[in-house]
Amino acid sequence: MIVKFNNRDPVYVQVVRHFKEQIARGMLEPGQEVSSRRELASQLKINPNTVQRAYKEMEEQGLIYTEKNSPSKITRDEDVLHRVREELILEAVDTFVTSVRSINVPVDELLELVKEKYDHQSDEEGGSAHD
Amino acid sequence: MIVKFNNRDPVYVQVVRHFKEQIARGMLEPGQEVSSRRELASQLKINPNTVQRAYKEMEEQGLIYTEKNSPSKITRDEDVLHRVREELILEAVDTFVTSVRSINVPVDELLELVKEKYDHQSDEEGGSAHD
DNA sequence: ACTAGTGTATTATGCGCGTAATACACTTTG
DNA sequence: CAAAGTGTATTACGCGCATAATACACTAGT
Repeated sequence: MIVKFNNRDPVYVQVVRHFKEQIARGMLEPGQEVSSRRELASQLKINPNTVQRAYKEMEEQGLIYTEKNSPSKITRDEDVLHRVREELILEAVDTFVTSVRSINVPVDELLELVKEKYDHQSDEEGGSAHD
Repeated sequence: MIVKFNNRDPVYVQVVRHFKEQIARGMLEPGQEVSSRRELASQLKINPNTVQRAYKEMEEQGLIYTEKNSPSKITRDEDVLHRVREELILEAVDTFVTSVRSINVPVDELLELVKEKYDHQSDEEGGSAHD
């Protein structure tokens, strides 16, 4: 797993975000085991407690579940999984629209820009990682 | 002047952002005086140094200029002013596309969502104030 | 049983950065 | 000249967050 960190947001938030994206893309299947706290911490070179915080957050949101002391797993509630995708999308749309609304941009021009950018930007990283 | 602050971003960044939006909307004319550091700080109930930091940032970006010790003014370089709008828009588009690209959303569905949200959301505040 | 692996919880520490508190230089005006 | 207004610079403070150090309960494998 590779997570590209920025400096603005807390690391544990970025970890949660990463998992949500993975879920949204269907890369994580229901019931699938996730890395242990210590292992993921080792991989990402961050503190185990930071991972724990991320996992705790995910558990509270029902994204993962933990039985006894076995490795945590992705929830089997497919509704939850599907909702993650919707939430990410709607959140992005909402942020975007709110952002451009304050500048009064014609919607047509906007859609054109989005479409062009969407097609043209294949794998460019960074861009406006706002940092 | 009214600025709605959120807790995530530094206040001085939000102040800069606010000025950029004003410029993008054509609310600020070339050569127009801006509030003094202390006055704006008083209005927004923030520290003068925070405003100073915002103004310093804006000056470095060529948005305002300061002669001697007279009040800072909006730049008379109209190219710069126009570019602000473009930058804000492109930045928003870029952030948005980058965000949804990592989830693999069909572009058609995306455009529809944006359009609908754009028309439907007249003056709703908050939404995804990401907080 | 012992070891090493899970998850979980608590408390303390350190640091970066945004903010705050001052001080300074200058100009204008009364 | 004094007072009040500019912009600017320097230093100090405080807080959020990541890190760190343990400790505990439990399980699986040897």
